[in-house]
Amino acid sequence: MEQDSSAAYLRARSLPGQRVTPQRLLLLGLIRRAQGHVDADEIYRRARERNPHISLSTVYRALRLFKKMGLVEELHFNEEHHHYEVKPPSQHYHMVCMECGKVIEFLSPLIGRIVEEVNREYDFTVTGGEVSLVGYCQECRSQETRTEAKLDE
Amino acid sequence: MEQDSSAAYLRARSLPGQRVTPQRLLLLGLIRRAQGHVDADEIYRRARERNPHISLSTVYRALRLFKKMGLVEELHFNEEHHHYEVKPPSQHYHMVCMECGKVIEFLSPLIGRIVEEVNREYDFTVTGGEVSLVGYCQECRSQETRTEAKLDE
DNA sequence: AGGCAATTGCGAATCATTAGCAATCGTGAA
DNA sequence: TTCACGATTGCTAATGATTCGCAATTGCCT
Ligand SMILES: [Mn+2]
Ligand SMILES: [Mn+2]
Ligand SMILES: [Zn+2]
Ligand SMILES: [Zn+2]
Repeated sequence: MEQDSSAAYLRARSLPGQRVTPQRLLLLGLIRRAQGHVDADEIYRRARERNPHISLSTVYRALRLFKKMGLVEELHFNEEHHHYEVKPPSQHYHMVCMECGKVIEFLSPLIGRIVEEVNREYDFTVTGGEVSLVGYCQECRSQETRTEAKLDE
Repeated sequence: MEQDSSAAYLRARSLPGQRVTPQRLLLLGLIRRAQGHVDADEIYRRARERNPHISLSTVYRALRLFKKMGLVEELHFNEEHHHYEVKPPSQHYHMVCMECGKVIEFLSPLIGRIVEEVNREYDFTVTGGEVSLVGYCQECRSQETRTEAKLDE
């Protein structure tokens, strides 16, 4: 089942001394099956359905660990908090509407080319990366025309 | 001088109703001449040298405005707070070391290709974008080998 | 010059994330 | 299988960054 494959997966990439705990397995499983962008609170909410005693701290600690281990990608949209998704992120970009916050996702091989380029030119081990474009979606662009972009609203 | 060109620049892009204030001119001038990544606090610190009464709120409000106006780019490194730089960001990427936080910057035409691609395929007005790769720099990678990545330290 | 909405400065919220610490638990050795 | 010890967890209490609310100012248009 899910749990087992995550256990093997996690144990295989753990450094000596690191433990495979039920909390980590639960969290990794959730993120893997989430298919998309989830933030810490959403993960916490879902995790509590399975383990009502799990703590939000544990969620953050696991996310930090998974990020360092290269298992998840941290996404920075036009918001104060962050989102996460499992890797490999199938070479896609994100476009974020600065008005409504909508996130459009699309595939492209160019991101792979960028990583190649870096590996060739720099002494830097790339474990992940993010391409995110900001702008305005079609709906918001039309509204913009009459509303004339109030800074706050 | 600086102030004048910023004034013209700012006024030219302001929407009706928006005002060109001395605070905004000061802040935009600072960011323009900063050449690189500055965060809100750094901008605030520098701004106070010129105008000791300027408020941190004003800094944040100006940054939000400049971002919406497309004058500055907001950068999301591996940190809790954000950094800013003027646009156009001359088509460069950032590589952030997850261990020491160092940011390496490099040029490449691929980012332009991505924007072209999006303009061709989607109904989305791109006003900016960010490509940032995460990983480990050469120094941190060597240390990693003995220290074996403690999560916290 | 006069009027008014936009903007500023404060100070007090919020929100996301992290720290501190005692109680547990996973793991590798015996 | 049992033990021992360090890694991890769950609280709760900090931090840190950013935003809000509001009265006092001040651009900007007539
Ligand atoms: Mn961010
Ligand atoms: Mn830069
Ligand atoms: Zn939108
Ligand atoms: Zn480094």
